[in-house]
Amino acid sequence: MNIEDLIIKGLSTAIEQLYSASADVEVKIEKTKPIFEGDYTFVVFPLVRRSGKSPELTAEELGREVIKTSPEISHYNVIKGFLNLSVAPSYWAEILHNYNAQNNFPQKEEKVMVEYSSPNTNKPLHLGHIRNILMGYSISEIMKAAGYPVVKANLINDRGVHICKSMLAWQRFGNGETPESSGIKGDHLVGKYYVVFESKLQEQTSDTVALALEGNWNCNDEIVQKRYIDTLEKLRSSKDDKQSSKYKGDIKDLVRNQSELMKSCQEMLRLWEAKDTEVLELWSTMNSWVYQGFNRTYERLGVNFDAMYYESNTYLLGKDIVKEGLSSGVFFKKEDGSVWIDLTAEGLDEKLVQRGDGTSVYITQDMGTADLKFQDHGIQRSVYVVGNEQDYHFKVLFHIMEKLGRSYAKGMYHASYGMVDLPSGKMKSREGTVVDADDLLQEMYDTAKAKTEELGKTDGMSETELHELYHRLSIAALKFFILKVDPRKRMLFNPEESIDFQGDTGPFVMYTYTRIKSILRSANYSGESSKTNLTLHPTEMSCIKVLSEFPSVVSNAAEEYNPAAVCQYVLDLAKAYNKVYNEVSILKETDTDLRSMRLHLASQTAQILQRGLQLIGIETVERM
RNA sequence: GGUUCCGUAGCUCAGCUGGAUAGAGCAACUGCCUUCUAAGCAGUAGGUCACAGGUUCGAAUCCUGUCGGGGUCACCA
Repeated sequence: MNIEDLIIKGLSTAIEQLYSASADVEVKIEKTKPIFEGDYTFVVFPLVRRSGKSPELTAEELGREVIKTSPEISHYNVIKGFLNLSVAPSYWAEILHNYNAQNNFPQKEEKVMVEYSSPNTNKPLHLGHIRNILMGYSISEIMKAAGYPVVKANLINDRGVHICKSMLAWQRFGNGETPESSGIKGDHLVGKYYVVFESKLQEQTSDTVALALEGNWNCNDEIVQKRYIDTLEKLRSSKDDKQSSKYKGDIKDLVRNQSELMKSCQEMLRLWEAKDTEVLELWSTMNSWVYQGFNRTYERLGVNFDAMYYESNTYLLGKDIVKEGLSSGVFFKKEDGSVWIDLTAEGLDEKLVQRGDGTSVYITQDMGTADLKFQDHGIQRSVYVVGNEQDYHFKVLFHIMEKLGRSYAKGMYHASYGMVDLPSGKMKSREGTVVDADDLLQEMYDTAKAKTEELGKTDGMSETELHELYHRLSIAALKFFILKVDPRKRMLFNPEESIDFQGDTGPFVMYTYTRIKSILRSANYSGESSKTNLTLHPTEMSCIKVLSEFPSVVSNAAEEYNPAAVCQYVLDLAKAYNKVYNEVSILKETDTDLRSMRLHLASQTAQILQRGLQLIGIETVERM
């Protein structure tokens, strides 16, 4: 039993004894604030009604009692209604003595899938993807540490009009360029042709769009023409900027969709769906370039996957579920043949689940893929790491699966996270303000190299060792910077200012680790444990306290899908140990018992730092 | 407009299942390397927790409203 539970138990017993108020008061303790004396605090206000005495008296009485029943508490003090309890110094020594940093959680039955990354194959990865990837990987590692069997999954969007855009542009303007011939990383090469497509389209249509916005456009297609006129009217009568820019966008799309380029693109998609050999061949060639590129980025980021899903395989799924839902009455059909679900009772709207022409929409696939995932891997829980722009979509999806009676529906969870903003606002690919993942990684690497050389502590390290060091430092700085902020919140990233290597950063935690390792090497430490009847320095006691919190931090982080909690913890531990480092010496200690106790503390701390960092995807180094 | 998330130090962020005098880091200033790695430690300065009400012994935290910002409300994905 850990120290907090012990204290709670002691308090409960004491409360029972004094006031026979057993179950109706929940006994909660919290960490005592540093400005007051003590380790844990019990707030007695809720108890005052039972005791019939003033808060001070109640706290006093309870303090006296608890000290009798709980040997691990040595003394207490009362300030107003706060009972501050101090853990006996000898007890900290005992906790350290029994501490095992390699203890694991018992393996759980419930199998979990974490889906993350899920890129489109028409563009290289950018900073927004990085937040997703880092979160998904870290959540997976945290859940594993908490005892869950985890399947890391990547659902790749490898089909659709947007993919055909790159293909068509390459076909027409590529002159057979390949990653090999150009030396351009595959995903970037494909991304280049996506941009080519967009600019050619812009070229071909800008005049017509301008005319159309003035009301001077005639389309041969009657239906399109009608929609154009309708939208034009709405545009003219719209009152605010937001609305009118939406209608302007609609008109632009109408015009663009009639362009030769877009029509060819649609045609290419039709051929793809009809399994045209030539198109399929181009498609698989260009996708393979993208995967080569993505894999290099994934590898550099140190992430991986256990299961790959491709939308080219899953995009037709879900139609059976639509039928099923229709016959069970969960869905209903409108006159035009489109299929809907009514979620107004849940406070949502009616939602389309299949188009009038019988083709799928996004959510149709998602329903099918949900079934597939559960069938494939026998999972009980499915976590989707997807940005908060899709909050509504997942709310709907989960309601649907629930209504369809899927047993796994309650195990579906959307790990939603905020967008990454630049000082100028949102990243926009149109305006070229996206921060490219590979560029960013390279900049981080260069910064890590420069900082390390500036400090000049790497004498005797080989080229490969140095490279590995710069790599790990850069990844640590980036991961920590991104993961330490609460996932729900949007975060600001300033590419002008390089990410810090000092203060609350990944390298700082790594540094604490390497200093410990340096001591352990000098002392030839070989794992001896510590005795219990020793006088600990106050900094050592606080460090042990932090160590004792590791298991609850991991299980909370897993429960909340929150890597930031681990970042915060690992910082606390590093800070706590740095204080020890500054206050007490190990190598100069002549008392052998004290020396081994300190070595044991150092070693346990290093191991927990390493494990904690590993949960956020950061690898330690022995020297830096 | 409906709905949803957010607003804490100059900047980036903790704290939010209600508890004491709201914490870190960066930036600024001051100390500490003949002493286990100074990517460190100690200290100074910096706040009407957006605003207004309410619930409570007690509110940054819960409720309501206002203001400000983002998302979303597609037969797009």
